[in-house]
Amino acid sequence: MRMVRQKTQIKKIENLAARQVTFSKRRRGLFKKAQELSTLCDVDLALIVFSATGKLFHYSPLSMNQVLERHRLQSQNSGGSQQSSQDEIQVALRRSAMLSKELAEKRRELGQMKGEDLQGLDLKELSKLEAIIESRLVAVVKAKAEKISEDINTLKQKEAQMLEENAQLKKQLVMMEKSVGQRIIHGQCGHYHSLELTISISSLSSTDPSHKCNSSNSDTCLKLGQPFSD
Amino acid sequence: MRMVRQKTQIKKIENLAARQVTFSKRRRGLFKKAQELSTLCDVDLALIVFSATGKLFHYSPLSMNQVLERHRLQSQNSGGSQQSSQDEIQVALRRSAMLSKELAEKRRELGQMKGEDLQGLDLKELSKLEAIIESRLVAVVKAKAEKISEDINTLKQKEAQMLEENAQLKKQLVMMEKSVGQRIIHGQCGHYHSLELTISISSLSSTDPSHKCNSSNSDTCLKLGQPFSD
DNA sequence: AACTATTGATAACA
DNA sequence: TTGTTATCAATAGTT
Repeated sequence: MRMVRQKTQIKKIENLAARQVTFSKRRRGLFKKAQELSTLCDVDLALIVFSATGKLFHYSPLSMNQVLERHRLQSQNSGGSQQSSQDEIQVALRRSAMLSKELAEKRRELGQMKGEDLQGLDLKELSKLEAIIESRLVAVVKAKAEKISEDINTLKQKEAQMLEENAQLKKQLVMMEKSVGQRIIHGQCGHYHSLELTISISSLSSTDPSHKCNSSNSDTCLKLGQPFSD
Repeated sequence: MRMVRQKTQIKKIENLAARQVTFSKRRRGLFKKAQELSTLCDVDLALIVFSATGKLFHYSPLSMNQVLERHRLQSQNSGGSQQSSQDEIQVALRRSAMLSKELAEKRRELGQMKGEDLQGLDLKELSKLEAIIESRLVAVVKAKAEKISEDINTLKQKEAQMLEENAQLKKQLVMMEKSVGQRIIHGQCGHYHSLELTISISSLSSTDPSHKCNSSNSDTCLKLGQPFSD
């Protein structure tokens, strides 16, 4: 029978071969998706992947959009085979320029926010600032409330899961007892069996591996620990 | 009736809104897949996406500099004819990447300050942010209260000044009327005089600095404006 | 933003 | 490795 495909756990795949296969497949998928995003949405992106063996894979369309084309006049001086590389350089430089510009703006904005000189502001400006901060506070409080609600839901789900699991385990335990009872009646219970049974049941009834059979159904344990027929 | 979903064509989406929606959705998907690949296969990778509006998104388990440095080294080993161009490109890309990184940080910082981008924060961080914003709000409210108090004091002072000035003017007016009354008794008062007098006095109570007669010794003006004696 | 029907990606298997 | 297929995951179109 075919093994059912499990919902993928996102953690390191320990098996080397499996990891390599997955790497190969997913890498292809990732690059494909990167290309699709770049094409569909007409954006520039760069994707660089190093394999565990040090091999390098990278993708970057650096597609020349119309705006950049217009600003590319400076690169006309070089020609031919170098054109493509020159394009890339221009794109990269252009990007740097845009990034620098935005970064400067952000820096300034942040500076204003942190260096708020409340002394110099008049009543109107203060009221405005108050409204902004208040709305931020509301947003944060709201997010916090959502987070709490989310956490609670997660816990409830876990609780439900555990209840179910609990019920399942109890059922198994009952079945086990029934089975053991039958063996006792038929005198088929020997040392080996009872020992293994003890271990199995104790591991089922608790998550604590160290405890020594202190559940309310301890009679089962006691019975099993003894040789019932000599 | 629901329209059947078409098999997606990988070409630029012309509709802006649709393109933005798709960009947002697929970008998320791409970053998720990048993270999964990185985790599952224990490899280093870097993903940088520039939106059409110049916004930047990036993901890398390593620092962007490390990734780009490795990329540069790898390229040098395999490169050859276009070495110089590749070098320039790498330099430009590295610069872009560094700028991108700082920009992303600033953006996040700003976003959090504005109360946006709260998705990634846990309960503890949210509480911390709440406290910070709350304290800022308190500071602003306090500054506002002080300003109000200050303004009120200023206004009270002005009021007192004006009351005083008012009293002075009334006194002068009474004197004036008395003087005029005497002239009327003597049959020396005509229409013109009383009209102009009204205007001069009303201009005294204005705050407009352009008017020519705002001293407390306004009698000088009144005297000059009118021929009291023929 | 949220919801499905559908396409697309891929884990297990051959 | 490559290919196949049963599943799971992503997302296009829609609400």
